[in-house]
Amino acid sequence: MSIDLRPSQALGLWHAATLEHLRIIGPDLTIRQMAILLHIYLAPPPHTVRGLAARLGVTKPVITRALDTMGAMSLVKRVRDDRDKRNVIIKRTVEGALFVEKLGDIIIAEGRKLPDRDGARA
Amino acid sequence: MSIDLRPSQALGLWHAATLEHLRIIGPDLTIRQMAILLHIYLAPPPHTVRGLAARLGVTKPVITRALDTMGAMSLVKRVRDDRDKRNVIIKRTVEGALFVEKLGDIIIAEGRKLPDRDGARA
DNA sequence: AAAGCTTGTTACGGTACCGTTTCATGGTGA
DNA sequence: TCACCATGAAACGGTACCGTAACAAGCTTT
Repeated sequence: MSIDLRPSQALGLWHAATLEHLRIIGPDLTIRQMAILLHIYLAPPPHTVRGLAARLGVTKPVITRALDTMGAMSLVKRVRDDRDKRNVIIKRTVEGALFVEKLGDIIIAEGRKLPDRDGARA
Repeated sequence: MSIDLRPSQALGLWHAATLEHLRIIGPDLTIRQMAILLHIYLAPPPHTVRGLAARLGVTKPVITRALDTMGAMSLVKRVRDDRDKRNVIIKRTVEGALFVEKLGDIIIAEGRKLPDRDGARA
């Protein structure tokens, strides 16, 4: 199930997908925000501020601010945990799911487009 | 030569590689800077400010600032074009080549590690 | 050589991120 | 009940990005 990439393929894929990401989505998300968003949508819930901070190796305010920003974009939403009201559960949204799906489409499309030539020579 | 990814693979790879990128490299590069850096190292030279701006669909000051930042990190360097002294040719550096190579290693490693289970349910 | 175009840089005001610290709120254990 | 701990948010000063506009320096054209 794992995929085996050659260096030129790996970097070519990253390069192309990053360009497409910028073209379609814009520069509005930082790498950290991307990581947080992907984690919320790909790792099994529930997600909390503390849990995300620990998993990503950042401080809690980083998560709080990222949730502020991405919440304003409707990519995620916050819900208080009723069982422990100190907790905030981060929920997925329809917009966020579409966003992540679009990102996946970009990667898949760029993977298919990978050229035959070896474009990576550093 | 192209690679065919399923959605869960594409997003899983992106997710894992983004996390590793943050863990190893840190949050010091924006998505735009990543795109610029990869373009410099993967697309055939010569690279100019204007050319990069056109290719990436951004304004020239964005490129100038990115070159300032990445130059301070020794990831790229600027050289005046002797034939047309208005031009600046962006050159690769040893540090930058190592950086890009490390990024490739991360992607390859995460591709190999992709799990059997379908981790993507949005 | 003087006007005009091209190239890359700098300046400006605004916005958003960063890490650290402080805080309000809610649960927990003696 | 009353310290005490845990959680997430807000405040603070600093830094770096953003887009637009203005700019200096170098070709080019007549």
